[in-house]
Amino acid sequence: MKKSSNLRMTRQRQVILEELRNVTSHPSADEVYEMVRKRMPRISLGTVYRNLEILAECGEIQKLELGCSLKRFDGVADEHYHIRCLHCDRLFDAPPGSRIRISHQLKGCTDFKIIGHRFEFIGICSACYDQSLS
Amino acid sequence: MKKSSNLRMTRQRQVILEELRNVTSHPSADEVYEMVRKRMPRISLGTVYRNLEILAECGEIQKLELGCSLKRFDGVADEHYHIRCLHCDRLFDAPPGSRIRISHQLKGCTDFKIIGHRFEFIGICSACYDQSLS
DNA sequence: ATAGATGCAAAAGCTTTGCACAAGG
DNA sequence: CCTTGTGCAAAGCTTTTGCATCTAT
Repeated sequence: MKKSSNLRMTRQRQVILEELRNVTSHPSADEVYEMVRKRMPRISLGTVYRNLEILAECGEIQKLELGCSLKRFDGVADEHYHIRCLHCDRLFDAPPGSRIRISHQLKGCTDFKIIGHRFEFIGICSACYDQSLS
Repeated sequence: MKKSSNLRMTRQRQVILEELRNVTSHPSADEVYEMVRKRMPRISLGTVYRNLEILAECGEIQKLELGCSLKRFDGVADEHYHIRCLHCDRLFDAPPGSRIRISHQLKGCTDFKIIGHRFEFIGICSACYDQSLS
């Protein structure tokens, strides 16, 4: 755990983290549940949700909320870009060199057929920023 | 309607489109429902969902699926970037000059406190591409 | 010992869908 | 006319939550 807190490393949390680190498929919460269930048949879906949230919060994993309604999780916490297949909806890691570049610059770096991209800035608006000071 | 099809311009569809074009707030489906309901009290939520889907499909509006679980819609169909407030979750249009630039280059263009960004390529993977040819 | 975590089940969103009726072209 | 769209309600899915019990520290 990077963030200091009163978190406990329970067996459930440990197994969720291990399973997530063992794959590169960016599973959804339910898929993580299925993976973990093979090792801990009695784990509950609620526990998986709670732990994914906690692990993402303390920086152990990454929560991906791009481009589809159900969230997906990445065992690697470092920021890196992704490519989603429009057809099968699977999420892949983009080639390392693709950072800070835009779609057309990706040609030749991947066998993906690039259609476009989505980009979103994350920040705090002035209204909320001012509000947080008072 | 840009895409040729057997679509009809019903009053419901018309009003949904008008309401969406009258705001820049990127409302969710439910918010569109509330807006439209003021003019058509008997419209159903299902109709709103169906029409938003259809209007996005034929290019009249834009469906935004970035960074949060519920989808939001934009009356302007042209691609442009957005800034979401981490605090209030509202979605704003990014300044025009921000395109193709990355976060740190946005400094001075906006009073948003930029924390980071999300970027996703959209495409078709080779497996699906091959499959679509057979 | 005790705050934090779990399992279970119920509830709470958001979204989709089946169906009979209505209405646009 | 005849196909597409609508309203209503029910169902579907993902996610959250309340609570009694359990457990890591």
